[in-house]
Amino acid sequence: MAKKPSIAKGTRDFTPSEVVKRNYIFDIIKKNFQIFGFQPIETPSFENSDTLMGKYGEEGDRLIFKILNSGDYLRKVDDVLYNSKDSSKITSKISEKALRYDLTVPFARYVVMHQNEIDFPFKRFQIQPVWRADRPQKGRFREFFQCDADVVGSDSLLQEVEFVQLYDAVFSDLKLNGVTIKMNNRKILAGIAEVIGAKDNLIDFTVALDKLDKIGEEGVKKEMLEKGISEASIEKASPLFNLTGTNSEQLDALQTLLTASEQGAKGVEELRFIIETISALGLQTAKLAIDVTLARGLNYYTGAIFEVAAPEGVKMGSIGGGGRYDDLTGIFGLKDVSGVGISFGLDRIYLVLEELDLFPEAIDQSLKVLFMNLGEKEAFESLKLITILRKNRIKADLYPDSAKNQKQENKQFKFAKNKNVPFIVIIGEEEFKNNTFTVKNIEKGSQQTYSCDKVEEFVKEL
RNA sequence: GUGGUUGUAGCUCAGCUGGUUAGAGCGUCGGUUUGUGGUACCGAAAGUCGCCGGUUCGAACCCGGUCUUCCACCCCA
Repeated sequence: MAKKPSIAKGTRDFTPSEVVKRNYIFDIIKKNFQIFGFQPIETPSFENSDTLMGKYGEEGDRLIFKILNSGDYLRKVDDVLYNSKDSSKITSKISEKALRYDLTVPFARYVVMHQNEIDFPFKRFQIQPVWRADRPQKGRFREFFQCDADVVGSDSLLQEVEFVQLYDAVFSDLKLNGVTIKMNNRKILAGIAEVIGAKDNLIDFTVALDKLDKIGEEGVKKEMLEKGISEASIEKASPLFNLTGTNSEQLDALQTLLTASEQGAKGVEELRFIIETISALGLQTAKLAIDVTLARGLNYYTGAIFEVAAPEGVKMGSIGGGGRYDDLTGIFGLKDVSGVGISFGLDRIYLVLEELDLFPEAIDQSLKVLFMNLGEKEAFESLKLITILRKNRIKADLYPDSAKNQKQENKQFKFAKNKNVPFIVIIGEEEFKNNTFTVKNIEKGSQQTYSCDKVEEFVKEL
């Protein structure tokens, strides 16, 4: 035998049952994207490296899968560079393409390249795999799907409102009740940093703050100190650590804290508008909550920040996220196009639905009716009925091999059972003679015989 | 990228401080019951003990490397 095959770290095969369940999620997300007026686009799996590199920070660059140049790529590397062992410099010589890391940056590239054919504001959705050279963990893979919806070309905060509604609509359709849509605003974070005198440490400040629920107040303070934020600054920021109460109470507290910062005040105002509008419109099942500690790593966000947390009690990282980015297309030379978007983490949503047992019961039922095959002439009769059932859009099939004995007959029953087929149709000698067929309802264990002329009576039962 | 963890029949796992032919349950296959499965009985097949190397008279068990799994960092969907 050949060596046992294996698949690459962080990748998966999907079984028929898994694919069906994944498609169930995809379909609900896609349907809602369309209902909200988003249009689909697709972009290539790999991009030119310089489209991606430097867009996700230092950490991001490390996690981008690079594609080796074709041909004798080492010839372009001179001896000095080769001997320098400088990986990043050599990489840029031997690799000019990279696998897409997310869908947002390729979308920004798309917008810039197609700016003359796009009617703004442009609402697009995109459901495609992305790749990250991350170390896998539960719910973290090296290949996974993102389901993104973005709007570019509109500064209106109504877009943010709409995304909250979109999240609510999708998770409600998925019967995943109790998710929390957490919101924050980059301007608030910047305002806080400004007010406490840590303007130059904005990133460090937010990254540390983001860990509050994980490492606690003391841990956050310690990390901020290590990053060079002064004790006085941290002291000034301490009201943040205990920000509680309703959304509007938190907004009021923030407003007070940020009176001295024009930018911060703007952020509070924006967030207030979104919260109040949603509050007036109402949500189906999701909760909307302010979380000032929400920062998210992507440093291109400039306004609203979204993150969706799974219902309480489910141990899972965020199942969606997004935000507003004013300058994204600026990187590619198109100024003044504001964008805002959200993403659904399909693979994680799958794990959550599986854990909470929320997939529809009969979702992986590949067949509704299986016809036993008890002989050639009986099988031919079966095929006639199967044709009718299939025309009625009923998943029906015939067991292909005729049972020659009891054992083989049992095998057919077992086959049906393993496939979760709810109805078995038996046409044996008796039925063949009488021009009838017998239906066995597996769940109930009951049986009923129909005349072959009255298939519609059986169809009605399904 | 850092630290730890895991890897034994198709699946879930046993295998004590290294010692003769590596075990169980489930599943699979075969047999008994001669138009009905999921329950019962009998039997069988199936593993280079992740991979490579080392220590040893002898290694699934010890050591090193490597891959994989999961976890904590980092970061993130």
